[in-house]
Amino acid sequence: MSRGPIEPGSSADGPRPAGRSTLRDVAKLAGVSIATASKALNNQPQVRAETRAKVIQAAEALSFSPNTLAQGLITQRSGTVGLLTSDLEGRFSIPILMGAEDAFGSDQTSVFLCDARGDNLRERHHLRALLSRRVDGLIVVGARPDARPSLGELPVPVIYAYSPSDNPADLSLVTDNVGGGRLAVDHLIRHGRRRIAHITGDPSYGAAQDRARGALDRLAQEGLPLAGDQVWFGAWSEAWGRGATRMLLQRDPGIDAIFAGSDEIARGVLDVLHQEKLAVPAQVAVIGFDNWNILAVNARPPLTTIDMNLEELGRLAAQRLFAAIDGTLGSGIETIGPRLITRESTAPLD
Amino acid sequence: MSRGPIEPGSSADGPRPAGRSTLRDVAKLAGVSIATASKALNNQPQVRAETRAKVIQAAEALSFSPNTLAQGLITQRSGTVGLLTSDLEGRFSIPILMGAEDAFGSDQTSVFLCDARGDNLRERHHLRALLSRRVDGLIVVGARPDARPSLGELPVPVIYAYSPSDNPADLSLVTDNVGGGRLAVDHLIRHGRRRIAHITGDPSYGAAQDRARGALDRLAQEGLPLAGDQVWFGAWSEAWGRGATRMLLQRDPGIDAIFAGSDEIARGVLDVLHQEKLAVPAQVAVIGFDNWNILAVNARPPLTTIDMNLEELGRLAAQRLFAAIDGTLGSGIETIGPRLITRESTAPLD
DNA sequence: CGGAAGACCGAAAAGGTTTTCAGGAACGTA
DNA sequence: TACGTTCCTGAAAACCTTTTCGGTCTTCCG
Repeated sequence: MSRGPIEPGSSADGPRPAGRSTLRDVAKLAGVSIATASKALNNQPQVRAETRAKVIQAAEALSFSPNTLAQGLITQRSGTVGLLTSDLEGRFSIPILMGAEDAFGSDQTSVFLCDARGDNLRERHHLRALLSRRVDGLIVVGARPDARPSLGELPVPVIYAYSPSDNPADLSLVTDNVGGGRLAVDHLIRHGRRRIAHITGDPSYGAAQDRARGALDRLAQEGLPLAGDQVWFGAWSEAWGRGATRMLLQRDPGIDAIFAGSDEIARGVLDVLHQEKLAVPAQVAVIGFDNWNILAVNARPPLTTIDMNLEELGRLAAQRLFAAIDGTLGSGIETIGPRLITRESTAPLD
Repeated sequence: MSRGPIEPGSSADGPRPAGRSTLRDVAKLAGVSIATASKALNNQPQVRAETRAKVIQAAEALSFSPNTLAQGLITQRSGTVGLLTSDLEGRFSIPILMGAEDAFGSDQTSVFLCDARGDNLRERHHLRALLSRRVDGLIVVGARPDARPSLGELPVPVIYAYSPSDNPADLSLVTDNVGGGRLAVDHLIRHGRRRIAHITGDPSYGAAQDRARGALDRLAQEGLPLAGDQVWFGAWSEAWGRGATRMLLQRDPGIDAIFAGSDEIARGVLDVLHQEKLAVPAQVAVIGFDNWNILAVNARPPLTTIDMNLEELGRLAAQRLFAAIDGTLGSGIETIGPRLITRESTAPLD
């Protein structure tokens, strides 16, 4: 590893590792001024084609790459954004992050990733650091889909993704859980199911409430009752999926479909249905929520599920942020529509 | 959102959003020179306590935060590192990332996250961008635990994590898969199991080979044969876990333990064992690999498994990088020991 | 041939900070 | 009083790039 100071003048030591020559070196090698070198490399018009070629050649010979820090200092734009998440290990931040990374072409914008781990203090800390780094904008991804405290007035635009800000003056992008619930039940109804039950997670989650609401909406629209007499709220775990399914079957053995509030729960549901020798999807259809691949694809049978389009959400957040950086930022809550992923756990009844 | 140019001079407009006042403003308000202000805020000794207090107070009044870009320009150190991963959605990058984030206190160092998605071109691209941003170092996380091409000579230190570099002159940090295999079998043996089989994933993965080797080692040491007559290589999926278990039970119905090469496979194994009414762990113990929480904890029964200590690996990578930034970098391959996570799927035989 | 227009190029300022070095004030000593 | 110390403070250079603006050179027209 050749590190340490390298004399910029000594150009006779062969191809050196990229990244440490300056514009001055390039200019000197090309026999022009620094100003001209800059203009040549940035496709400014006031430079002769021949001169430009000389400069470009010199830049390549030195494998010059401009110092983004210095550029940022002048242009007052760092070309970076901060992504402040609260649960990195959670499966929600990651797709959003990927979408965002995707939307900022890597040429223009790089992403600082910061995980606050749900600690408020750590969040303030990260925020300070990011502002100090002069990020051009911020995307805040919460840990759960309920409102979170606003960061308040900042010198850069902020977009809240997944968890909306509690301040309606901020711009938040969230998934449409009501729509997702509706979509799930709609799918079951279209495939001939009539006795549909709903098992879901922690009732303190807005998402659980919303999905249930969407499901009930769609049932009501069709004039169908909810099978099992109630929404089975509990926990976001396979164990609860198993437990609830057992209780549900006791209460109402004749169900022909179960809408699970998450893929985890759906796995538990499937487990008990197998045990009870109820064929899926022939006798009972099962639909999950989240499209968490590892769970949904590996299920037996593979799980039909609702995908919240988190990547799309990330992409959109990036776009909105980009637009806001040199325009003005909107406000309010924008929702992203969910998407049905059809696999084998639901199928038309004969 | 109040954005756009804010006059730095106009200080009478109340508490303004943090982040846009400069050292000059602070100096002016405190009635000292820029140089003195800088020294006061950086705890340089050559400034009177009284003056320092004045400066600090002024800085707080303006909610001054130093421009890191400018600092980096001078100190030749940006306080950033790049984390170049190849599979963000993969479960391996994330814990490593968290460990790294953890080790760099957020005060000092921020992390640029870049996902190349297995595309070589995109990787070069990201690399250019990161060098242009003058990152102080680089951590490269591969997609699978086999050797990957070195990035070559770069002007900053590089650490390869998870996937070692193919150039022994680079420093690579990897998990000890042989040790993991040995640890798994050791655990089973200690708990009285004698007829131990091994079902694992894609044989083209070095990790699969290594884990198998570790397992066989430990068996040989004990003078035990491998139950099932062979290592069952296949795919890293539940489906293969199920299929292999069925074949295995046909070949050798008397096994009392199965070591699965991943938690995914282990889930498949458990599934079939239930179906065949073989009690876990009473009749057959099952141990997985990866400690992928969502799979291991939710399993029935919860899965004993091997944790590769990826967070620790990330932390260590960060430490090594940090040390390398102003020292010189080591080389070769360093391994991180795995850790046994005991849950209910293994238990002593009576 | 004189002059104007146009095409290129370079000097210099700016961006915000750190650091060096020289100067000034206060103080003690001869 | 004159001088040497010790402490503080401030001017200025440096980091690397972009951009403005003035200057030089060529070319073309009258």
